[in-house]
Amino acid sequence: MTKRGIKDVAQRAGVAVGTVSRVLNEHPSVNADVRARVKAVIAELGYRPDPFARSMRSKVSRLIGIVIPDLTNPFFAELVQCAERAAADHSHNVIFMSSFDDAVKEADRLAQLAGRKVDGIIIVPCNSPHSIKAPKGLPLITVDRLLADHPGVAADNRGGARIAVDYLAKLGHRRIACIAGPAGSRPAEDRLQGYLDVMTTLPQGRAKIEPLFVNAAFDYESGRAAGAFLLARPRDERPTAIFASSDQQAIGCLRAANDLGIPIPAGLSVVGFDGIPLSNLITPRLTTIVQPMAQIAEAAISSLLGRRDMPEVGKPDLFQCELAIRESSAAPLLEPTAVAAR
Amino acid sequence: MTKRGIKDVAQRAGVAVGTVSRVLNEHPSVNADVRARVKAVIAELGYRPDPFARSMRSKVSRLIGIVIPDLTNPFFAELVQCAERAAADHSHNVIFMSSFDDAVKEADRLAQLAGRKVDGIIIVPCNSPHSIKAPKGLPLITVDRLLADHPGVAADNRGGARIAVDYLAKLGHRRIACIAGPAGSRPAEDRLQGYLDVMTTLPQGRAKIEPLFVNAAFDYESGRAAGAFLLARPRDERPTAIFASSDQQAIGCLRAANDLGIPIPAGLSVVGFDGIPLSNLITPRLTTIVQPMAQIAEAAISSLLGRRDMPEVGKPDLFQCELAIRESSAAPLLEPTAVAAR
DNA sequence: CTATAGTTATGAACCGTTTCCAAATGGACA
DNA sequence: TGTCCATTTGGAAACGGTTCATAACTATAG
Repeated sequence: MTKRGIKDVAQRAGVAVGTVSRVLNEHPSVNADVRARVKAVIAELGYRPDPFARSMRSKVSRLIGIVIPDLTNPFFAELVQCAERAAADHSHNVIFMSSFDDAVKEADRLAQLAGRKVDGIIIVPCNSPHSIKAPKGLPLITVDRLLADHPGVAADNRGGARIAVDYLAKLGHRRIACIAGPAGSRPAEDRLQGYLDVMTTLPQGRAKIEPLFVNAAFDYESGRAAGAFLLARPRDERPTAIFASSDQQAIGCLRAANDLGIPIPAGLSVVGFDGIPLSNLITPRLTTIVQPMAQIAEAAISSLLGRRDMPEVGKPDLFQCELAIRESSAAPLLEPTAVAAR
Repeated sequence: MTKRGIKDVAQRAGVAVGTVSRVLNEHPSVNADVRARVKAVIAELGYRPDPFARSMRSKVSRLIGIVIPDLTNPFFAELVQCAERAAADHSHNVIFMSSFDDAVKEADRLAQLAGRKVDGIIIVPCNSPHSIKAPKGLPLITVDRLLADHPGVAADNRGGARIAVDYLAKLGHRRIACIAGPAGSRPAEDRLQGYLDVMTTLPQGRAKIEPLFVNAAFDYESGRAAGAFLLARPRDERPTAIFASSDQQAIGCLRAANDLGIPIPAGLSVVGFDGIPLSNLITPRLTTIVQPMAQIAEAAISSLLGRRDMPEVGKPDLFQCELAIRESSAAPLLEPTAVAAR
């Protein structure tokens, strides 16, 4: 089996290389039967155009770069997986890179991707306040952690949080606390804002309604600590429901409740955020706000490829979240006072 | 800033393009001072060779493909992250692909990577029994889930399991059960074998020592169910220690113990396998066998790149695991009989 | 001093496509 | 019949590097 090039195809089909090239690229100006003949030969020879030769001339690499802070964060892992699938749908491949949440490494990765001449870059910027310099002429879009000076696409964090807290309120909860994310994180702040939105508009009943939140990192252990803190108060002041800003926090919070002997969901409702796979595997299965990751990834990819308008800078595309009601939430028990009155 | 090519560098340095090329590729036959001068010009101009032009002629892409079944499995996520880092150390980039544990998709991904002319492929094959056809001439190495007909690199699963069970035995445990992985999975079987190795060589004391294991998928919920099963027996027959074949199983098992009111580690020791990040974040922090993921990834990459001998087919390179003693394990309480005799 | 070998540098050919311009063909129309 | 477009095809130039045969120069040996 000798190596086959476009020339072999052309010769065997009795046409010029240019014609074969046009067939390859679905160029309209080629006769139907010629096109068919060439395609037949291509199939027969099992010919595959060399992507390097192709990219060199055409300046299109069919490659998308994706840079994320840390793949061991299940949320980002899911994002990468969705992005790869979306890219594949547009017959692109994905070059993956990790920034380890380090602005210097991040800049380096970006430069590498530019050197690779990728067709676009998806980036979840690292947390340190910094500006990323997009290699100019190269479409770049931020995901999840939005930056003010770059186009972005993300979940509607504020709206999602509202849905969660609204749901808890409708269930009858009034003492709803919030484990907020780390200060300075854009998604964290949006989610907290959503929580506050609902809490401040809840009709004041007999019991005073006041927001109660505590900042914590997004991880499991921070969630546990925050949960322990919130639950360490007298029975009649203790929250009956907790909205956590990440599933990992929520899972940690579940553990904290468990340690205190508080039954879930009878004694405490917990709602998470993100919808990572783990949230549906634990016991009790976690009620959570699931981000439409597939949609987000698809939007990012098609924006980069120009098959969809790029979101305006400063006006990111937001995607609606959905509430997944599972086992960690329920209506609150009767108030202790009510019980006593019986 | 006009686009700069190798010609501009050559001209500015007063040498021929061929010379610049040789400097670029660290070819020995170029004088030290010429080399220095050229390098200076390269730096000055910020020149970056076009990877496509380069690859087209040289047939080297500096690209590594990696195909894994599912990125939402934290173990694979860590693998991918390590592989990317290792590849970067050899100035290669990584094209990531997910097979969704589907043999058909897997074959397609492999073909795509071959088309991309990557320099090598790392693959964690999907579980269904099938043979993967490596595009010939393209180095391919399996990781973790080894295949009989391809070179592979993995953790020493059997040895790692031995370390875990040995540790539990030395702690004084005798009724040590095992949550084995799914039947048919190579790593699962090796770990089970390691467990059996130790159990069958333990000196028989007063109490009869007999292996006890149950198969379960590697995930959290399966581990919980398996744990519940193993712990649902009379107090004096119940295992005092459980070795799980994955951290996810172990974490599920922790939950099962918790549901039964069994304190950890006082009433039950649990040891996991893998060393995923989550294992160190939960409460209690999980004692586990950690796989040297960075080493494994590095070995895979450098084998692919020919900087290290490719493992022989049928004789995979195995890497020593390490025991991370944390909070989920301790010596067993006195036997109930002993307590009664007091 | 010449022959021989060894080291560096040169520059043209080449890699496998895409792209562009020119040429061929065919039909409509005057 | 001759002109003028529109459509389709051919063929060569480009893309930006690497590689290789060759030349130029040095050093060593005879």
